Amino acid sequence: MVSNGGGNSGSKIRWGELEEDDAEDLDFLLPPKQIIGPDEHGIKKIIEYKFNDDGNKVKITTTTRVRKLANTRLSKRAIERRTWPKFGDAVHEDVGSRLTMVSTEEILLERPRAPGSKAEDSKAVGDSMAQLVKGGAVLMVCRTCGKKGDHWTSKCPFKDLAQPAEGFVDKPPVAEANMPGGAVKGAYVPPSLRAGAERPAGTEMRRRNEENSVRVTNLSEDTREPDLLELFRPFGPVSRVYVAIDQKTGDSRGFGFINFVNKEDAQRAIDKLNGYGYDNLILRVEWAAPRTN
DNA sequence: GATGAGCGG
Repeated sequence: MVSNGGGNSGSKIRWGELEEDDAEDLDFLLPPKQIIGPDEHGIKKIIEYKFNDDGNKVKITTTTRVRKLANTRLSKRAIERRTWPKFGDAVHEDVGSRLTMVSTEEILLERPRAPGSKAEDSKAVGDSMAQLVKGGAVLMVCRTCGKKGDHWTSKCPFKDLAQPAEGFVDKPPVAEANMPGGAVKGAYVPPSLRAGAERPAGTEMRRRNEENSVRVTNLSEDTREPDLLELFRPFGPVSRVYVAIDQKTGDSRGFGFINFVNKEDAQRAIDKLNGYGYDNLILRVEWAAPRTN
């Protein structure tokens, strides 16, 4: 069975457009439509050519008087302007057919950063911009240690040691003693942050766990993240897999990283998979050095 | 032989 799925492709004929198209096909044989006026008396002439039913060319002249709008008094200058010949793109336009014209002028837009320019430089600029004072307040304030203008929360030297500083969104608002049930008026507290919620010791509520990072090298070109996950998952919960990709070509750079939730699992994976034959290559699996920023 | 992108209040 053949179906064209309702699309416009294929040989499906749209009859509604056919007639129009046929008429247009012959138009180029005819002299262009001429519009004269309106003159100061409001007389407008339209001279156009058409093919009649017998296929003969006929000239049609239409003379109309343009009605003046009530309450409209045209100045002498305005009346005079209407007698001017059309110019520019408007010569092809009927009188009053369009109040605005589409400009075909090329306008070049300036981009703050042209593609291919040095990303390093602009990043450095961006970071220093973040430290700039806006309305008297320093923008970059670390939410972990509270230091201003030095580093972002994610780059805090204490991010793995300290609990977030007071007064930031990581902690629920302090309950007021006089509120029933210790609730803060109007403040929603997610279940995970409510009093008495399970918070296993040693578990940090970080956005991302960069701990227990394992590097795997000597991957074949076509190893992707799902493949790595499949390979490493049996050792325990994996929080992240990453395969380095060449930004230009999109090809794998032949190495990747796996983050384990538990250090022991990572160690077992290293022990088992280092030297393991995978896709006819010998994998190298070891602890990853901390990322250099 | 090789050590990741991106995200900002």
